[in-house]
Amino acid sequence: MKLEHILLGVLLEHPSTGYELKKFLDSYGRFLRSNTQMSQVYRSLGTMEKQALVAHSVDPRPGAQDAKTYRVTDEGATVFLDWLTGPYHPASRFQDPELGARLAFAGFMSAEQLLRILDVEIQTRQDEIARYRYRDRRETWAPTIPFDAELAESVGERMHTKGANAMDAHVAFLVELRRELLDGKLSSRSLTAVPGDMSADNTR
Amino acid sequence: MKLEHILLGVLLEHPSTGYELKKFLDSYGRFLRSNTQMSQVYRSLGTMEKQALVAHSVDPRPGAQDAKTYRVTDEGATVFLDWLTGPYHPASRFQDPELGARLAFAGFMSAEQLLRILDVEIQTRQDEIARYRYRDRRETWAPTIPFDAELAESVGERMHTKGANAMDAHVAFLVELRRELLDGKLSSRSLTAVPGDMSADNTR
DNA sequence: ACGAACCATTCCACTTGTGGCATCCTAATT
DNA sequence: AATTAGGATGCCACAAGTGGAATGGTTCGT
Repeated sequence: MKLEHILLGVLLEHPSTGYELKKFLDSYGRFLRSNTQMSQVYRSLGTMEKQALVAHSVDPRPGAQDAKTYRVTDEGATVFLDWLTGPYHPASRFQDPELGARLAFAGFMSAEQLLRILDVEIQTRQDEIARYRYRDRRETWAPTIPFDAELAESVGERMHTKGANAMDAHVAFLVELRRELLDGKLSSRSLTAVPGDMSADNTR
Repeated sequence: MKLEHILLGVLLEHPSTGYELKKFLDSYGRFLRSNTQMSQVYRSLGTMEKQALVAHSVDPRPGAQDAKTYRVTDEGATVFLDWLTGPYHPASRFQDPELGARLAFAGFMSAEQLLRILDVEIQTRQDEIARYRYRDRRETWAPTIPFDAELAESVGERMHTKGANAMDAHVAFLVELRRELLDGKLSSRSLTAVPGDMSADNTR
């Protein structure tokens, strides 16, 4: 998840100043990216301008410092769309923003492109469930410093259950979203061809 | 979440080679950190050794390349515990590994220390719910490139619901864990003093 | 006998992110 | 009158992560 892509996506929706982008990232965008620094936003904007992905116009604020309003160039739009609709590689942590960021910009995709992403994600996570759900979670070892084995086990046990539930909810959500997409419930621009089905069953 | 801390925690449980650490991060540790590179592990190990947080002994593999088994020094253990039990600052994304990593090493904490972390996290997320749950999620704007507003809205709506549910599940899990900790259900080493209660109610 | 997968380490150029600081102005609060 | 909060941009040194590739051995399946 590059900051660059988020910035491009937001700017495509609505030209903004660096300050506004930062505010967005701290409020609505807080689920797309953690703890973003001002300096990072401005530097990203600067390097993107050098690469001609964005351009700014000066927006004079009488009395106060001028604001620079950035908008995306054609080249920037191309770069953004290449990222958004290009090959999707799921992160190893399913909670990572890789998927969420793409879904946040679903409006720039076609139903087919969205479907491709969903399929990759669902397949990946179902494989993970099959591989890791019933693993051995801990061997015994000799801890070097004071260690409350009982506490570790209780917390570990609950964490595992929570993680498993979250993963199941994640997959169920995606399968449901996929279903609705295929049924044309998400948009009137429906799919041209309807591909095969994918099971929602991850229990065994 | 620094790789350093995860590595120290794992090594405190069980001295390992760089290769083994990488394997751990790719399997059991996959929920603590995404897509970790080999080079990153070895470099981390290298700099930690320079800072005397870890030390290695050579473990000859007849015929093949020697393996270096790393273990944590006293200083390394101090650094690890300072991080683990020091002030906890929640990330803006609740799905980020900051909390999970600490809980994964719960065995190195006292019940009081674990309680402090839980309290900070619960408070933070309840505040977030109060602040962001019923926000306006989208203004209308003029998109620069083709945009399926209908698809964006459907997906956005479902994402929001999913996010809200996940956040609620997260808080509920923590409140339950806290409850059990106070009731002494997690470890026989119980708390010395029992502090006030914290409500599990985030609906309004 | 071959390739694939696994064990094990290391280097390198590059890109990103962190955290803090400096500067200037306005508007509201105390 | 002074402080604080917010709007706005930018610079800097440094820390951390990315994404390979190179090297050289072993074991296992076909």
